[in-house]
Amino acid sequence: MSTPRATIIDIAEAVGLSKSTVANVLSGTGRFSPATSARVHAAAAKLGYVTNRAARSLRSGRVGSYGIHLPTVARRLPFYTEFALGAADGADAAQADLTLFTSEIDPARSFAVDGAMVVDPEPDAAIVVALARAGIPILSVGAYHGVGEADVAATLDARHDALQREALDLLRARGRRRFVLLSLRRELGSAWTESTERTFHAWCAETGSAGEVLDVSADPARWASDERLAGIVAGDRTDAIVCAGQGTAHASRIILEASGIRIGQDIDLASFAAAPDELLDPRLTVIDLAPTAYGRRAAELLTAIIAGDPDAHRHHWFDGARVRAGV
Amino acid sequence: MSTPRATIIDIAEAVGLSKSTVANVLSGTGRFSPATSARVHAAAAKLGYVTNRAARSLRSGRVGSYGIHLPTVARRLPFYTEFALGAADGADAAQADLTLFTSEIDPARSFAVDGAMVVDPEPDAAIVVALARAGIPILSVGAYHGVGEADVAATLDARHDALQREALDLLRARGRRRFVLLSLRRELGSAWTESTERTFHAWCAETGSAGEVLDVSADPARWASDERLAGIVAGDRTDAIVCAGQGTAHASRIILEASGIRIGQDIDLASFAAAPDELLDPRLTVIDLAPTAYGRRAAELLTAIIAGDPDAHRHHWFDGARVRAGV
DNA sequence: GAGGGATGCTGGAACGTTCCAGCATGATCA
DNA sequence: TGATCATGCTGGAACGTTCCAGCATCCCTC
Repeated sequence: MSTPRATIIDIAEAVGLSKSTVANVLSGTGRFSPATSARVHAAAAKLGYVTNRAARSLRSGRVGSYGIHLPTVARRLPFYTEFALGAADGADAAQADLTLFTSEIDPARSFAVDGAMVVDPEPDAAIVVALARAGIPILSVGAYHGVGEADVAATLDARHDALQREALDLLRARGRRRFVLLSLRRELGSAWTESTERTFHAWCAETGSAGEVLDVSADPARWASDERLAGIVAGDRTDAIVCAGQGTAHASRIILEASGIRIGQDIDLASFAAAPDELLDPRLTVIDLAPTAYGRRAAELLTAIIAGDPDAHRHHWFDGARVRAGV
Repeated sequence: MSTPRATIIDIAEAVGLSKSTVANVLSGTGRFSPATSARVHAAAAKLGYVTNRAARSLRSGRVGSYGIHLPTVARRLPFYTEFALGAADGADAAQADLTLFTSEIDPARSFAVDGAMVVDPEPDAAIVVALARAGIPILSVGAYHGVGEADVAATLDARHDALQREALDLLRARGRRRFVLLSLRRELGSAWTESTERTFHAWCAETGSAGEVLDVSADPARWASDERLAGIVAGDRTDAIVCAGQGTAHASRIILEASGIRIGQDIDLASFAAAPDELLDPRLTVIDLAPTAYGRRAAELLTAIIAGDPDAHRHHWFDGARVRAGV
């Protein structure tokens, strides 16, 4: 059915050279004359030669592919999409593909990657255990805690604590005193979720603000029927709603406006991980996590880790995130 | 730096068997006793054995990974994200990973996949040429025209013509007669874009409706400053705006409402590739392309193609899409 | 108790590449 | 002129798996 692919041996026979020389030419290593190079490339083009990546990997130990794992429940949030596309660009710059790991992980699973990024991993994530077992270098985006923690080569994180405090300070400067944090704790049980709640409580205590946490869903379909928010607003328990989960601010805006509440006047709305839509609304106070640049940075860092750069094996900060005040 | 991984031979030595028997046990093929199986698995677990995918691929010819290519400009549309995640699930069901191909394609590039899906490919797409050259089975989602067309193993498509006519009929039944189609022709130069415009013109001619096409951008940031739409509305040239590009209806809604125009009353709004947000708005007439199921179906079809199923090598319809009337 | 089949296991070849030691040949230098 | 070195190329081993033909051994059957 499928025609057998041409190999370097076929090329070698065609031009009357040894496979070693052909290999040298095609990989650009070793020694060969310009004339030989031209003949080999011509023959390769004529025969439709394409490198067999499996053979290359087997011998060289390099695969040419990076893995990425996104949080199961929240994979659909624009943040992760943007992050993944940025990571794909970053991998591309290192001549590597990007492989998406599915949520189901067999612990004894094998991988065809040189390294992997795990984004906002839940504690004791199966993927981390499986990767560690397979000896794959791991970059954790956001802190990882649990089994295999020692096998994580490096961590990349945005300065969430500082960014969030900056955003909260802006709201306070606008006169807000009663804060409600909408968290995705149940659905996105990552270190980020925890630290966000911790920062929120600490900041509220320090500034003497009222702080309440509400656990909500990332799924907008559930939002439409979520009446707790309306209850809080109706009960006049808050003058600033802070949304941890991406897209939550957008959904909140719809609910609030439907109740005749004016954003930026009756109430302030903030997003700690702004979606594109949310960035476009100037009334919102937002943290733009710059997910595309973030993903690209992660891939670049992973490249350094794989290359064995000793400096790469530690904690890194991503400094591309920005806070913008609502008007 | 990295500890050498245990191989099948290490296990064989540990349990005093030949590598063939160990291989049989681990792959579940061939003949071996239950007792042997237990011993081998125990040793494998103890040594932390993980299959070397490169060696497996080299010998067996199977890679265990599917490739996916998304349209360069429109990658960020939720449709493609959902499609890719559905494809990842479908690949997972076939024990395969999903590899994201970047937009930049070197024509002589090699691939580490068993097959690939190209979604809404532009004519003469470099990726198709490269895949065909590498002998990779190709599934085109949406028609492909151009170089390498004959190398496309199969095509999967939704019944866009029927769906779009159904949606347009619904608008006509609501009394709409002057239609404007917002197209992404310049940015998404796929067969879908073309056929959508063709269907639109044909339907308008058949029903005696007025039909105008406007070429817009997929980027919501540009929408905010796009004044052509406002011009059309202000000029009273239309009573129904039909959006080809996903997300365009959402952006249109914002612009229209800002002008005080009531959706569903003053004007009807339709989306031919509804985004999640758009599905939630009951006033819109939408085609739900069910992208997740679509992507899953594509991966399943690719699995059949790779398995050599002769029935898979032809044109297929995806029947999961639905039209919903606005209220 | 001979024939035949199932069972459990084995050894080696093969997949296509990279890597390495090494071999002519010709140029360069003292 | 002999020693040294760079150049261009070569042959074989190695990577870890899968696949295949085949070899004892045991059990069943007539």
